[in-house]
Amino acid sequence: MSSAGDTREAIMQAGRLAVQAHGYNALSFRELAKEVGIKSASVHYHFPTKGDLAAALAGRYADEAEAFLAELSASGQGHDEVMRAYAGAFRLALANENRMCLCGIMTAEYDDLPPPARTEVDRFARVNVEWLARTLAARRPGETARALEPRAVAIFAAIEGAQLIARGRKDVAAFDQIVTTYQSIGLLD
Amino acid sequence: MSSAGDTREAIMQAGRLAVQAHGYNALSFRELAKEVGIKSASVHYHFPTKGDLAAALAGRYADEAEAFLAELSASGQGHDEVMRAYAGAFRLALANENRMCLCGIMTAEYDDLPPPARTEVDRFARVNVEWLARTLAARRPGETARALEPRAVAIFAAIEGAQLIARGRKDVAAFDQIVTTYQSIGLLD
DNA sequence: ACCTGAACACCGTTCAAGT
DNA sequence: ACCTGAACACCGTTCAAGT
Repeated sequence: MSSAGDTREAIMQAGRLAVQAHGYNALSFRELAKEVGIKSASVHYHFPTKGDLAAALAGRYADEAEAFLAELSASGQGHDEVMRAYAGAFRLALANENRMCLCGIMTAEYDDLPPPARTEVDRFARVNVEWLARTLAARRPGETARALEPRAVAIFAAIEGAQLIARGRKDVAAFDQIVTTYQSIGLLD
Repeated sequence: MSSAGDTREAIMQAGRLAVQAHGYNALSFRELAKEVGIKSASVHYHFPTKGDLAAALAGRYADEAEAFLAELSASGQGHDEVMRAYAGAFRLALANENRMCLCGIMTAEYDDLPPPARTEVDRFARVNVEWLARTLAARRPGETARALEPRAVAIFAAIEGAQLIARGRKDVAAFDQIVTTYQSIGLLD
């Protein structure tokens, strides 16, 4: 039994894993087609160009991040636990066969992305930074989220960098160690 | 007049700029050949495979980093100036048409690199971390460089992340702001 | 609505052939 | 020593044709 959108969904699942492992440039419609069990021309029926698929993948990734962060904020956990859970989301990609944040790897390939894909990658970054700024502001009575944005950007950059460097070491423990160091000097407070 | 190694050198110059802008996967021997004024088959004479060129580029990049850092240590500047100059080296890539650290972008493509290229990318990371650990140890009488390596790794990751995120924003000022935030919380001390 | 084969201009790589 | 054209199996993309 197959229902409407199943093939499109299978393409996105395979595409997401491929991009998180090898990046946008290395993504192959022919390999994707083989995995899904169709011909490469059929992939183009669902996603006219590689850029369209990339935009769809990044868009969904940003949506999922938004939902995850909203839930995390509503979880009632303390600040330290919340920040640990935030870092844990990036840890998950590394634990999944040394993959990266989909938008992190696409940021490295930024110049090769068509504008619609860039827009979604930018949105993922914005979702992260704005959530971090609000989370930081929640425990600082006098300060606004707006004023804390520079600090939020720094945290986001530091976490993405930790993932990148840990990936190069093929060692999730390196990510944990870096995040622990960030915590110990108060970057995540 | 052309001397021995001129063509090989021209390939490396063009290749370096291309990788820093678009990454290893997007590098094209045919485009490189056009820029240099030879045929793509001739590029293979100098670098048998794309992986060989990537390894040569990363190897030279690591060598240059090593030389730059040795000079910086010998410059007699204070710690804050030295760390500003360190960040300034990463800033330079961004200022050069929004490019990235050659090894940073290749770390994102780690899974697609042949082993010899990975070795050089790893060496670049090691050169940075060891220099940072020694630099941190120089102003901490009781502590060894070895013991400060976790902190050195965290600094390296944070700087690479700052470059990645600033690149996504196409804004060198974002890099400066992130580094300033790192400084203000004492990450670079 | 969804899939396909065939064609196009690209790509890295190989190799026999040139100078 | 250095370069080349031609070939190979790949790639994204298009399109007329199928069901």
